[in-house]
Amino acid sequence: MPNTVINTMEEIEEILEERGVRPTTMRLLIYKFLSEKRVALSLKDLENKFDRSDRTTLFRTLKTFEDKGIVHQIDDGSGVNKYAVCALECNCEIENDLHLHFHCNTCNETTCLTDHKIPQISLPAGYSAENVNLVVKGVCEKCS
Amino acid sequence: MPNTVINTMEEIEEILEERGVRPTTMRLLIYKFLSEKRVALSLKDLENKFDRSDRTTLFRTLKTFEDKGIVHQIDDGSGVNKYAVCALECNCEIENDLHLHFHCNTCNETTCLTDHKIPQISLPAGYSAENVNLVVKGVCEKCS
DNA sequence: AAATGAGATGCAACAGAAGTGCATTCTTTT
DNA sequence: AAAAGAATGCACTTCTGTTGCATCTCATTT
Ligand SMILES: [Mn+2]
Ligand SMILES: [Mn+2]
Ligand SMILES: [Zn+2]
Ligand SMILES: [Zn+2]
Repeated sequence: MPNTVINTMEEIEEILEERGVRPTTMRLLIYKFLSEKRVALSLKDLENKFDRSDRTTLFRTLKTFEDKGIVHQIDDGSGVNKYAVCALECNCEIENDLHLHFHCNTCNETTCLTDHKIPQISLPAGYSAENVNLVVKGVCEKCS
Repeated sequence: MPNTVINTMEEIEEILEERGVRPTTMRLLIYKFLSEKRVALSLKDLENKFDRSDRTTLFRTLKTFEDKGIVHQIDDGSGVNKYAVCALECNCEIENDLHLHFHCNTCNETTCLTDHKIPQISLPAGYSAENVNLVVKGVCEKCS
């Protein structure tokens, strides 16, 4: 049950414009690539895919996407940042949108478990939460 | 209410030996420093403290401590690994010992909330968990 | 006590990821 | 067409983590 969504280029163009991001060719391709993968991707993954484009462009595209709420960054503990497209309703808000991420120790892939919201966390007095990152490591469905 | 524990050098020596780590002078000092701080420390923090010792030694000491279950590594999303001493009973096992970590966006300090265990996480069929990392970001008691 | 050997430390160098300044190219607006 | 603004490409830098190898320290054996 991959949560892969195939968007037409026209749809992607709309998504980017809605978020105030100019839909250049590279950006459309990058978004398409990200959205077709069911796992989170690193800058290196983009470099491998788009070897004719410069690292910096790919890097800044990810940053732009992140700033505009088009993708979210995932720190899965591997030491490299990964990115995955946000769901349409996602605003990366702590109240409703935070899901957990699963990192497989076998295939090293990181998956968004968008249906698995992070449970309510209680904190000591005086602490206030702005963001929560929950990464479960283990063996994924495919590798078990 | 800092969970700071002051150990004598003799006590620290025992702790290291129990775990099969030879209690050299540097190791004793490093353990002491770690255990007196209520926040997780990075390699850089150790470098600043022990400027007469080599980076590599500090690095390898942390690795050794981690391997032997003397400290646990914390990935707080800041991009640098941090370390904190384990509680005595801690074996870093998923069943009983996993606590959440709090990263303050103001002072950039990361705290072990050892009393706040990570709640039970449900996973989709086919996924098995070996480890869980839960980091809450926000404003800490001190900064609020 | 001297020799031995394992482990710890220090130095140097490297690898990978992230980030920045600036020149160039492309796109949109006037 | 000209000008302005944004995106891209190239080079270079910084930061963190990591490893190889020589040297030193210390406990044990002879
Ligand atoms: Mn996700
Ligand atoms: Mn901790
Ligand atoms: Zn897997
Ligand atoms: Zn703080």
